[in-house]
Amino acid sequence: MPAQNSSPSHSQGPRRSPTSHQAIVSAAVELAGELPYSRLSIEAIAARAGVGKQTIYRWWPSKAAVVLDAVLTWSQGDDGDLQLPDTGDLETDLRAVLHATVDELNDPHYDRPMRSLTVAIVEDAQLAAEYGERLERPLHQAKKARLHRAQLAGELDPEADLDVAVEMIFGPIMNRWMTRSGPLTHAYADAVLATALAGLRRRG
Amino acid sequence: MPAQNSSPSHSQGPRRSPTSHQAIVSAAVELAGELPYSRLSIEAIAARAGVGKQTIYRWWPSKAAVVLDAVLTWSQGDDGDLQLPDTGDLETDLRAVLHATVDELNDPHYDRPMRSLTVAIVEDAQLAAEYGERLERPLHQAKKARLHRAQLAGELDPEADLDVAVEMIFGPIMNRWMTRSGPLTHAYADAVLATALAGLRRRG
Amino acid sequence: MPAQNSSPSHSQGPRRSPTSHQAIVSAAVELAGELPYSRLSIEAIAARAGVGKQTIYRWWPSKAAVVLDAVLTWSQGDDGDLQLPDTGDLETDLRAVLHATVDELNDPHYDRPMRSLTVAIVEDAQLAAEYGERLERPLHQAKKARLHRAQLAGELDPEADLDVAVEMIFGPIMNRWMTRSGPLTHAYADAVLATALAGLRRRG
Amino acid sequence: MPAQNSSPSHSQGPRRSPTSHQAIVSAAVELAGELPYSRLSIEAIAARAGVGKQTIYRWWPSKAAVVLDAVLTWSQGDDGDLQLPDTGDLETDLRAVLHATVDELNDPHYDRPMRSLTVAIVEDAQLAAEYGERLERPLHQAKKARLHRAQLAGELDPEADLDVAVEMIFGPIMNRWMTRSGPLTHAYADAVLATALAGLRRRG
DNA sequence: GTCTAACCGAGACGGTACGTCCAGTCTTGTT
DNA sequence: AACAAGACTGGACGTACCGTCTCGGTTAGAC
Repeated sequence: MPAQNSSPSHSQGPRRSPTSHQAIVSAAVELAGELPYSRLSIEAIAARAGVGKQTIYRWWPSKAAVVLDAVLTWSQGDDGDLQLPDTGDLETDLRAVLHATVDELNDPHYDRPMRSLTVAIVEDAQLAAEYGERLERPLHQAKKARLHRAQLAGELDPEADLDVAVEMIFGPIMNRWMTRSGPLTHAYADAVLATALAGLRRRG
Repeated sequence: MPAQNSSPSHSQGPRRSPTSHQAIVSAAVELAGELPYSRLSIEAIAARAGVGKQTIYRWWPSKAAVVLDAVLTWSQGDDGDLQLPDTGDLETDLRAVLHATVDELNDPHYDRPMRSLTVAIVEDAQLAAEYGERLERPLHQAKKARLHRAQLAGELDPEADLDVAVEMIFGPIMNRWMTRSGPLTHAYADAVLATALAGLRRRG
Repeated sequence: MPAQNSSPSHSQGPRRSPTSHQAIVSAAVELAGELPYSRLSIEAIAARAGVGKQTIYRWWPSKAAVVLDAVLTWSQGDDGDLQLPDTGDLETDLRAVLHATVDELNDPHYDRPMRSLTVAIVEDAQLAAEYGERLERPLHQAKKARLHRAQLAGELDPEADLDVAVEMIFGPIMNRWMTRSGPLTHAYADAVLATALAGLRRRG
Repeated sequence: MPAQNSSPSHSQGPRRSPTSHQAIVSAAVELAGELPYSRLSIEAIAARAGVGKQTIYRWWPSKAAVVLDAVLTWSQGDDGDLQLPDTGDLETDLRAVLHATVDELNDPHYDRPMRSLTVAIVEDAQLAAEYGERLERPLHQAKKARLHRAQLAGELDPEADLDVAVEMIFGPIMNRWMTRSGPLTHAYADAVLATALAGLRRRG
């Protein structure tokens, strides 16, 4: 008797093709840079990636999820970026970060895929949560950490809520970017930053 | 030459059916409250409105434009609202406005159509401009006017940029709503408002 | 007075495009002559016809139904053919018909579309009934009519069941064609005919 | 059809798993009894048999070939049946055979798999040849042998072509079964048989 | 008694086609 | 001329299978 059915299953899990995965993600970023989100199709991603549609549906639940992974993979360079500059002067450091952010948001190569992802996030709460955990939260923590150091250094009111503080600085800028309610300039960023810090600084 | 029979006074231009127009706009709001924007179809709007598809295409260039008109018409009550309360105490007045805003944004009857419109705006610069002129700017001006009175009354720094000021107060809240990056509570609104006003108040 | 708008609908029925209809039917016959039935796709028919797939699905319930209509339309010339030749000699007349039939069945231009239709009929009882009414029965009646004249003329046993008689003559040939159980020649047809008539003739 | 590499003498050839083979064939018959041929998939056969798809593709070139093997294996009882009854009276013996045939063809357990196989045969000349050799020819020979004995006994015209004779008797019935051009009854079989034998009997 | 090659189950892969939904255009007949 | 209705071409959806292709894991003979 072969006595072999002790192992209940072959249990080796799915074997995802890394080349296909990469091709899909790359194609998605490319296309997200060429088309608005609503005209970005899974069919086009599959065709561009040289992949069967089913390979996308097998691994991602929706177009939005593909775009999330695509943008995350694409901006992976940010992963090491989890440390904000710290020259000792908070406003200087934040100004540098904000200027870089504004420059990115004004660069179509960044703006277009990011805007696609944002459309998906505004529409889909599930995806927003996923995005929050995987990209937004680490960035938020890095910003908060910088503010925390400033707080310890006496640059900020010791009672300030730093989560709110981060949003005071970045929220108006992201909102202006999303809704295009005005030009997104360094000067605007500086004004936002100055006002926010004025409100956050140690009070006599 | 057809002699330009769109002659001024007596001409009637296109004879748009007011009942059809109203039915379309109502159906669009209803459906925007039931479905995410991406699954909202012109076909469904036409069917719900009891209208031929062509009647929609005749008067609106895109689904986004219908939704814009629909949401605008639906929230027309706000039109009289162009005056913010003025009790003499800016923070009290703004707190009331922010609480009302937060409550609306947390109400699915308001959130869902508005979110559909926002998706359309994030994706479509043309529509964003249209939206900016027709809804956002008047609201912005009303808010700015209240801040201006406060500035004149010495509650705010006379040098403060009031456009930035409005965005400091409302931007973080709208951003949190859109991206669902955190709970949208009265307390959060109060914290944003307090911080912003602290940064905007007369110094020295 | 509007009188009569009590009519619940405009009730004018569907307005099928005759050019699309014709193009679909033609493309189907063409493709049925190029591909085996199982590889004949609605997609290919639509593409060849320059038509949206939906236009096919709107008017036909299945690929089989398209093929039936296509073959019927294509062989419409047979419609006037409902009269078999009558020289007074039954065997001569039937031999001519059988030879023509055998020649057709051996002609790929006829064989291939007809075989596709036959595959559909063998598989689908519903379609078989449709086919029976629209093509087989008229042909059967024409053959039976010729046999009936022969019976009246004393060439056949007055008690012979003519429905069976028709099938005795054509059944073996059609069966051999379908199953390719042997070569389909004039000689074979003659042998079948001779045997059948020997069994059907007036017995002495 | 086994690929049967006729490798040199001592070779042992492929080591086909008999349990898998049997499971595939059984699953194919089962499914052929539940689904029309066009909706019978290799994937479903593999799943039902608890077998990898490759195991099917390794040993059979097509779905049609699996079905052929499946039906042949399933109806293997017929293999010993290669002797028709011989009571000395041809018509009695054939009537028994025809009634049994008609009963089988009217039994869904037999009709459905057989019809699937027939669909495959009508479409695929290669398979028809295979079927002809492995199932039809032995049956045909058995029928012909019985007719030959009748011919020797003087029941049939000594000049009758017995291949044609077999087809005269069985062709109309098979044709009616395939095309469902009429009810398949004992009475119909009797009428066909009587007419055919009338045409085949010793003349003069 | 290992070695090793073929077979096995499983199932991912690039594809084709399915049958459906909807976009945006066009046509018909009614108001 | 705008309207309700709805057919039209066409693009994309998400699913089912195709036939091919690895994966590990058995399972024989061959060594």
